[in-house]
Amino acid sequence: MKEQLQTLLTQSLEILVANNVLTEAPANIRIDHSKDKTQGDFASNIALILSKQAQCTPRDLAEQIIANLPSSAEVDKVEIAGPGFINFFLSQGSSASVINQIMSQGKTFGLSDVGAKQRVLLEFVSANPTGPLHVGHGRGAAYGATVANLLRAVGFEVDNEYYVNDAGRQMDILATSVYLRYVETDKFPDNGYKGDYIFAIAKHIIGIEKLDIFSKVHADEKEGGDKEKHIDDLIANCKTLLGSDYKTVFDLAIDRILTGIKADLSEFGIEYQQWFSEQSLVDSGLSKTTVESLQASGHIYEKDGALWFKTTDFGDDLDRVVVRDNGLHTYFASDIAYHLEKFERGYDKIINIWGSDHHGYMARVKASISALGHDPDKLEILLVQFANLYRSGKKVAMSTRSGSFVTLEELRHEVGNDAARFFYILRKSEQHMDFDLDLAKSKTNENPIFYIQYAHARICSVFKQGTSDATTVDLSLLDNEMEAVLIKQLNRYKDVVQASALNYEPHVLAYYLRELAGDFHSYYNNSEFLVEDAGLRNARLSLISAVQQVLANGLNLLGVSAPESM
RNA sequence: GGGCCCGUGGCUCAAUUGGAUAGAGUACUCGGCUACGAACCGAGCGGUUACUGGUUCGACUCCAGUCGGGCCCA
Repeated sequence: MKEQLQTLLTQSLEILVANNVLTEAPANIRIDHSKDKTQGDFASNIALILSKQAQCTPRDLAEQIIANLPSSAEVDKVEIAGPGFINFFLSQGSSASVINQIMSQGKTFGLSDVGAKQRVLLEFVSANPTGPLHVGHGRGAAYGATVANLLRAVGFEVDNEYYVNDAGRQMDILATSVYLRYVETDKFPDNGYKGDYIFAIAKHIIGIEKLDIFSKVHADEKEGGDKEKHIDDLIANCKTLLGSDYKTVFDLAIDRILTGIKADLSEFGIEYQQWFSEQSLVDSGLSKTTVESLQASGHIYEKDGALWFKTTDFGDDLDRVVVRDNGLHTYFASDIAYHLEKFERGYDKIINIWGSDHHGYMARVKASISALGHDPDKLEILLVQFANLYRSGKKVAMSTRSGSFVTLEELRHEVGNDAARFFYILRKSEQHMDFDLDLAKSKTNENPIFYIQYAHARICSVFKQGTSDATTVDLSLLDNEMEAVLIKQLNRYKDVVQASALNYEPHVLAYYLRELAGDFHSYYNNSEFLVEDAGLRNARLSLISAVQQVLANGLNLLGVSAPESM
């Protein structure tokens, strides 16, 4: 419909150009859904935009545009309002035809192909496998999964990917922590992982010697020493004393944790196409060859025995180390190789969803992409702010290292997957968010997710009492004010999905569904559906059936169920 | 000290990306179940959009500065 109005306006503008009122007609004309029904169904600000060019007031120009507008059966009337907006009032039949579309398209209603099958690589969560996912990761998980759903809905081909940081020092700290819990010594490093899940993993170790790895180590922090040196010594001892058994412990630890993370995400309704291992970059030598190619192109210099990547040439504020003086590649070196690898896989668009604490990495990653001869604009980095958890009005503190945190699994079990998914995406991603556990848990009218699901369940309930018995339905009988509001909302859905997807803003869809559910509840309380008059009854049932379908489609995109009863 | 994000009714948040009278929920006050689910609906109350200037037909939105909060780096 928007396109038709654009065509009408373009034709009018071309006439005005021919009459020298305007010098040229713009290529794209914006049409918006009116926010208020007194302003019709659609509105255009075109007269305000072009008034300067036409050298007259916006209202005068709007009048000339309307005067030259070709007539259309779909449009009832056109009005000028406010400073010069042109409001279009559609005919009832034209608006209501969306109901037939919804009925015939069913689950596919709202899908579009603006993405033109472009391939997108979407990386999200990618939490270090040093412990179970906690509620902080949950926001990135829900957000990423929903963005993926939305992009697919508008015609992109999306691969979800999890980057597994399974190489490096943190993994050694994890393995050593697990081993110490297996040994059941009283001593435990300040910098070790202290969570209960470490004990659980240690229980699965069988037949490995229980050795004392505390000989000749630097003092720990609690003894007045350096906790970093202390744990590095423990790791070194652990490796030499255990020999090949070290790898057994190491692999067991990461395997248990990764398996847990995968199960957790899967239960949360999130599927990944790829799990990409950092270690594989080291094993394949890509991490090394990437640094070499940067070296060859003159972006690397040596200082204090380390190799530095001159990222400042590409807008970063400091140069970054890629190979330490001890010869080890930094995680940043792996990151460069990883992104190079991503680009070489031939995606049209690469999206990273990061926690806001990683914003400092943006410049250096983009720098490395430029240095390696790729277009940094092909990579979009979306930042998600942290979620603060509140219970009984008090903030819940969290830290992975200390082991005091609420896991995603606990949250899901406490509030349910639907409420968790919905709450996470209800706020704009760059907004700081307060996650109120008590509110998410409440099964009362305070909880917005139940409000939407209830609307769906109510409609299902109506259809248990009676169904439409007509082959053709006279939609022109839907002529009261509430019906007009609902029909208008249904007409918006497809555009809402598009805007929500293209701007990576799932909350836009969530708010729309809240509105649609609200309009339905008003309608429900105001009108009876199962009336005696068969024509009216069938028309109304068609309308609420269409609402039911759109609610289900929208909730599905958000990863939330649309229950038939609750 | 530098960088990124944020600041909207008492509280939690929207605002079609620069548009028309800044909207919802919650809280509070009233009213509505012998109709298909009251987990609902209707009405009222509540605002100098942190502050000050600038850009223009028009600013919560863009620019500059100030104040305040979060995070990263040093």
